[in-house]
Amino acid sequence: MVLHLFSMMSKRCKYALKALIKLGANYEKGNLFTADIANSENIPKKFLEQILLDLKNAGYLGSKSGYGGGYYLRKSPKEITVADIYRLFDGAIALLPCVAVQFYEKCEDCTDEGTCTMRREFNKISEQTRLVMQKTTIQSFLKKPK
Amino acid sequence: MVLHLFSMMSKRCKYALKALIKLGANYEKGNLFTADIANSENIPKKFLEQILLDLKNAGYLGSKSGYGGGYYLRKSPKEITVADIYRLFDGAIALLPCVAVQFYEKCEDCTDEGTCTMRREFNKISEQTRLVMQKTTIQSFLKKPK
DNA sequence: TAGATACTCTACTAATTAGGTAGAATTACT
DNA sequence: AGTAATTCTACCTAATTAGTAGAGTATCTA
Repeated sequence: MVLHLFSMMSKRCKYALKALIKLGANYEKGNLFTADIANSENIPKKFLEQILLDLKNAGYLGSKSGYGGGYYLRKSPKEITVADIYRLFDGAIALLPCVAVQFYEKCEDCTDEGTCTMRREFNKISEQTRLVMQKTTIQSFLKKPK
Repeated sequence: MVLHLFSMMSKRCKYALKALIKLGANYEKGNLFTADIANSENIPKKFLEQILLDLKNAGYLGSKSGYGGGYYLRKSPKEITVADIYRLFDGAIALLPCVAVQFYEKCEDCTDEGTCTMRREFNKISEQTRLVMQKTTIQSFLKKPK
């Protein structure tokens, strides 16, 4: 380690969430242009285009082409969790492949999963992260602070 | 996302923890050879050498060169947390740079941290992960299941 | 129906990181 | 002296990230 910030959310995922929050604030009030989201959120427009397309293909967004077009949220902000979006862009919510729920893979160096204490403890750790990410929704970001 | 496992612990970090657990089981009972740890944990020996050296330089291990040498744990297994080792090899325990405790960095696209709801919510998420990683120690891995 | 606007799709690229390998130097015991 | 083990530096390859570029398609307005 020299001095960097590994293992964080990718920018794709972060930008996706920011766009969803913006679109969530406009839920059931019409479309937003990619360009407007890009400007207000400081996201490179061509990069955002790809991300919005991914979100559309995954069913979160609808779109209209041409003049007066744009994107809109198809699901309620309450139904979209951070866990869903994270899994879509960044993959497993887990620190070891063998404790992932949606993207399970055996560890290459593991000889017995049943007795592996790495697996036991990291399952606990990843479980906590999953719980919080599952209960945090786009709606959570829209709430005013108390 | 095609189908990969991002954002997990690096192998460096995983191997470091496995080595610490092995050395922890031998705490205050003498040295272990790099070669023996590499064999029993299925870790490439030359790669493990670097990792053990990092752990030594960080103060977790002591070593003896030459015939009958090897590595031993300098701290109690109870005092070494997963959070410490993760930070040493993989950096920040946080999903956004702006919510990191030990490796804080401003997000480039952020205009006002005070009102940023991404920061507010991801701080909650990362806080949970940190808490669990801080209370999980090398000793936790050594305990038998109940 | 021409033109403007905005999404759609595919391909490419540069920088960084992960996960190692290689080999020489040093230390210490027998 | 020889052997066993750590120490240290340099290097390598493949994959991934964070974009950019540009052509194509759909849709509205004048």
